[in-house]
Amino acid sequence: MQRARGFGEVLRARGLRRTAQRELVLAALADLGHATPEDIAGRVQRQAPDVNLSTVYRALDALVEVGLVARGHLDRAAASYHLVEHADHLHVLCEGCAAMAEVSSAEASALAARIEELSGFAVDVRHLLLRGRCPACRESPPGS
Amino acid sequence: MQRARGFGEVLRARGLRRTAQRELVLAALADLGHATPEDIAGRVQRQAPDVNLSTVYRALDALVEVGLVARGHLDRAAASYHLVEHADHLHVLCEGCAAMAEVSSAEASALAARIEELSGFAVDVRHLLLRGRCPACRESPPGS
DNA sequence: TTAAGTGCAAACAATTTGCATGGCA
DNA sequence: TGCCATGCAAATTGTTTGCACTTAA
Repeated sequence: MQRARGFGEVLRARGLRRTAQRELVLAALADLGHATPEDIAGRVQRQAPDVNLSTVYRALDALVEVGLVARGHLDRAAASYHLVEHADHLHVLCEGCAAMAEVSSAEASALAARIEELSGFAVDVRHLLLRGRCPACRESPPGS
Repeated sequence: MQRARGFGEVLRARGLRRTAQRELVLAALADLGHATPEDIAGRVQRQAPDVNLSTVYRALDALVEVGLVARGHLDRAAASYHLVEHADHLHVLCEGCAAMAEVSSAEASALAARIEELSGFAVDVRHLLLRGRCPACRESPPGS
């Protein structure tokens, strides 16, 4: 359970370094849950105004590469990131109002098993983002 | 089963028009299965070189709006479109080599029902894009 | 006839990259 | 000390928009 220590090790194991910026990005993600690069940069810059947006992008790439962070895809123009340790549930995004629900990823394990049986593909359901409509928006269809 | 006729009607019902460009976009999608706007534009331009990329974007928006086409999200920088009538299966994209497998969307109906039960969200599993690793790529992990 | 659709070019927004400097190991 | 990481600015890439012209209904 020593996140901070494991963090440095995991990076070093791949020839990457532990830096203040990368820690700030992790802290921002822990704080925000899931967020876009810009959200993360904003949060980080409250503590370190000089951290550049491109550094956030590069930090996110590094953290995804070592497996500490996962990338989602909210819509065509906005990537979404979250901590892997925070990813024991899948997200359902409402296409009407952008509300987000969370469901245990265990619910999807049967589907994952079936897909593997049928296609041989290993699906990682821990980082799954589904789209749907929340109870309130179900009454007002998309093209109304 | 008269796709062409239904096409015009569906558009007209929303005050939209049937045009040669929109038909070409539909034909391109029927041909390509799933494709990015640029892929589609390339295909369309083989028959009608003057069709502009922005027209393809606008045609796709219109077709999504009337429910003939669905939008997916391959990665941060590329939307993916496909015909709804071609969408009775969900796609699994290999993160290693970009291979694509298809599985009947019926497999996901149990998950959708469970999510609705738990959260009240209606999930549309007909247009689901999952990520995983194909049999070949499972042997070579992401950050190797 | 007339509102919707198109082509073109310019505007935007998200992300990436080159390069010189700074800092972990 | 060497190599990775950062800041900055410029370059790319994907997508949208304003406008005058064309066309389906």
